[in-house]
Amino acid sequence: MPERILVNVAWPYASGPRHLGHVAGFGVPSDIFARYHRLKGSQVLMVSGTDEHGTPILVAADREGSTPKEIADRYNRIIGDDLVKLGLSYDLFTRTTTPNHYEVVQQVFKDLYDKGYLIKQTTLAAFSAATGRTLPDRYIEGTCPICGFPEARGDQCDNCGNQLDPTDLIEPRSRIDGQPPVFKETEHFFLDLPAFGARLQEWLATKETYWRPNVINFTRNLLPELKPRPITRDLDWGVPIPLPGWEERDDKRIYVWFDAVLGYLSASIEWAKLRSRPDDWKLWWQNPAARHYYFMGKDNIVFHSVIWPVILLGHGLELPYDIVASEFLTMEGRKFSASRGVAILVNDFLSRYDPDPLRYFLTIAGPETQDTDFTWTEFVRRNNDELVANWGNLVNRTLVNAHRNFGEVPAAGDLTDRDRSVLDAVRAGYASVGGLIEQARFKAALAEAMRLSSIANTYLQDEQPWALVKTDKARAGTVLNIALRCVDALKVMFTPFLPFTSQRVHEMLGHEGFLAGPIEVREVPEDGATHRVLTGDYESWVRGWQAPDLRPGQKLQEPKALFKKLGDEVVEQELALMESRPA
RNA sequence: GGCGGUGUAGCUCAGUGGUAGAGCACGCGGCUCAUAACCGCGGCGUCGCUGGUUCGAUCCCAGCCACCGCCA
Repeated sequence: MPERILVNVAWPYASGPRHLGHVAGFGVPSDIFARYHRLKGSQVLMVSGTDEHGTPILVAADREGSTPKEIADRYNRIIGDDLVKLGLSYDLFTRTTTPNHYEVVQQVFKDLYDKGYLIKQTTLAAFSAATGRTLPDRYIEGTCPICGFPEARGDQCDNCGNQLDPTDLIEPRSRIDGQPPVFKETEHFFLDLPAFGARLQEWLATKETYWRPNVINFTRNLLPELKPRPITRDLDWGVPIPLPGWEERDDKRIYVWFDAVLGYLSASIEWAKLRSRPDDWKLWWQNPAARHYYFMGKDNIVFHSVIWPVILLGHGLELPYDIVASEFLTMEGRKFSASRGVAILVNDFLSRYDPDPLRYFLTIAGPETQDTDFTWTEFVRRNNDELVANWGNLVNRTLVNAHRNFGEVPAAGDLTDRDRSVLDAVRAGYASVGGLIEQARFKAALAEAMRLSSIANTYLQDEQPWALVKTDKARAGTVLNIALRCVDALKVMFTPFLPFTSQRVHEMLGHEGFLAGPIEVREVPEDGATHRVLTGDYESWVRGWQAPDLRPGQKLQEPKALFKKLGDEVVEQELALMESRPA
């Protein structure tokens, strides 16, 4: 019975283009996981989309005099293009501004309300004088009442470190327009997190053994201090509150975090509708045998390990099986941090370099368990000395020799112990690489595949088929047959990590069909409008997490290099380019 | 300020209560089908800092520092 795997990928926020850190955190790891499971024959559903509500998008819209929808439309398109170019194989990548999403969010809100899990409370809050919208604490600044620092924030003074309330500040002002905020009473709904404390505790106890330490420890410490969490805001951009007396109001909306996490569910429902099997989402969401994996950066842990599980418990859906949170990727030693406005953007990177080398770097040197740094020097080195020199070279030398001397897969004669042992060693990778991927240890998994590639290189070196061709062509054929089968086997193992080049190896070996095919971009009509989604016909792709059948006599294609060797000038050029960009 | 994570060779990471390992990088020699690999040899680290426990700590404990994140 194939496993049912739900891959829920954090929703990128549509307020700007995404940089390498974003796709290193949620993108590449989730795609490796999903591609592996599809190869293995699991029933995979991988969903995500752009997160398009909330204050930052409103602020961006005000700043440039456009509407929040225009901002969201623009970045939904740009981010979607990035993800396609990177080869992220979502079953559905959609957005939070669709009618389907609104409907699902409102249904769940209403359900939680009806069950008594939402508490109404009145609080004193800051509002923008100009727009009447909620002004989050971090958007307020003023003079610190304790140390006199003139640029203290509404939540904390960065000078003396004391925690503050926005009402403490002397001469408070909005960081958006400089105007003093208005403080007034406002009524909101809060999600009753404490009501679920015991059930969370119980659930978490079953996760101690396999969650990453950053996730489990962080979550464990949150539980004793659970407080009701506001679920609505004073805004006019977001999902309306589906209750009588509230639904019509222009100044109250559901808080963006609540609608964003519900995207996993709404996207699954949308996917099922698009397949004309509207109930198929339940095969994952209402199935205790299905395993739900969530992929995100570490800033998102609390939402996935506490708040979202509470919503799931309250509404009655399956809880996460694993929460895979990455650390952070810095760029060039923080000299060019996102907070300073300069980062390496995905679309910019992919306009000059291929996606697989980037996927390779972000996996082998990415922030899996600790913060790591992207440098151009390291990227060039890893590309040249590891990707090109090891795996790229193995494919190239094997295919060049086989194609030149045989033009097809040569037949194997009697196998020596050495022949058998290299084949066995490489094929053992299906267990070792696969096992590591299942544990979300992608860095170790890729290193293991590289180690096996290296074993095959050593085999070729020892057997020297290029010399045997002149003295014993039959034996040369046997050696190349073994080498080609190693390449064919490794190609499958590399597919989750390096889909584009694995597909090329697949074709050069004379195979047909898609091991890793195109991702489809589609305009979906809904209620008279359309929105763009990413999807794909992955069920038609070649499957099998096992050694493929490579028949003697199969015609080989003229081999071409898989990866480009990068010159040292790349480093200088890219650094100069980064310097030239205004912060 | 509270909480969590991280801090081990140039880079990325393993690891163990008995004075540290891997891959890549670097130096030398051999070989050459390949965008050169492979083989052999070689250097490389006060395992963040300071104390404590211990016969002995990089690994246990305490405090501190740095970086990242969350919360307030």
